[in-house]
Amino acid sequence: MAPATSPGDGGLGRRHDAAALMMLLKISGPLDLAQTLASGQAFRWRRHGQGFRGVVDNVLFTVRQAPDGVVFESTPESEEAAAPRLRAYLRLDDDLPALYRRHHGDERLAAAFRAYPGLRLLRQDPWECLVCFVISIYSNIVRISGNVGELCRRYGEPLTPALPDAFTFPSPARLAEVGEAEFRDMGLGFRARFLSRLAGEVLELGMDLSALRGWDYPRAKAALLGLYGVGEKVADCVLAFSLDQPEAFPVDVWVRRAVQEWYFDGRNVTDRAVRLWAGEHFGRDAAYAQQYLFHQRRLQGRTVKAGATPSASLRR
DNA sequence: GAAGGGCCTTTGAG
DNA sequence: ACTCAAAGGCCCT
Repeated sequence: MAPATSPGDGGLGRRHDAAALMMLLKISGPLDLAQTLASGQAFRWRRHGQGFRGVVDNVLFTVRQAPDGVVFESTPESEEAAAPRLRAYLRLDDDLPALYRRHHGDERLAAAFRAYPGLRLLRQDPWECLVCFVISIYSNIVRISGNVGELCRRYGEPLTPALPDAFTFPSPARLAEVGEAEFRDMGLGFRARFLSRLAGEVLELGMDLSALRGWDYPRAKAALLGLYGVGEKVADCVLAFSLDQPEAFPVDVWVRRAVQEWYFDGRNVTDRAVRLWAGEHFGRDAAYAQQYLFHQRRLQGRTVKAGATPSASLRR
């Protein structure tokens, strides 16, 4: 166990004794930390003891769920200073009960609400989010997580001397100087060209992705679609998971399945049609609706079990 | 606008 | 062991 005080604290002037520094972030509404951090929005959280460990804005967090909130530890930033950062990241001010009430009449969505109460959207760093979802193209979770981790290990900076295991997320400038071949060598495949050109474009344009947070949805999306390697799905992921755009509705294979099976009677529908339908049907709750439908459908498995139609299996 | 081919590599079902 | 789809799409035609 860590001593009460540590002489070898890397000159940080503070202890690394987890138990003593744990702080409680109290919350009022529902939160399911595990479902939220493992719902495919973010790729840098790892299980750690009873909870998770991850980096947010270059601060290392260890978090776990408690009855009345989130117990966390942060470094190198103090818990006092990091608390609002974590609160913002977890979007704890979103009123989920109000969201649930607005759609209680939607059987499918309501079922997902009941299955995963407290599942929240995140407010990630937009550059990190953008890179992660470009890397995610036609890939799988295990591989994506590995790729992102390797990217930080290679091109990020150690967070503190005391933590040689945690890294910052590499900037556009840093990634722009790497080159496609090296990305390819590290296993990014055809995404290597996307990432290489993307970093170069963001750097050249001097693009401030955070600024898109205040833009209206169509304009913000158009700005992202102008970047090489960024299509409709990736753009909507970034808008929903990092830029607070409530109308974004990322359509991936899971969401398409969910919508086709649950709302279109199994008929094939184009992605574009799904997006338009979602805009009409969910409006400014589209991003949250997508997250719940995605989560519900993905955890259900690739194919619907024979003998039980998706509608029958979910009807109460 | 819609549709189809090609794309790197890894994962996991069979 | 080994094969072979499928994998949280995008670009180009």
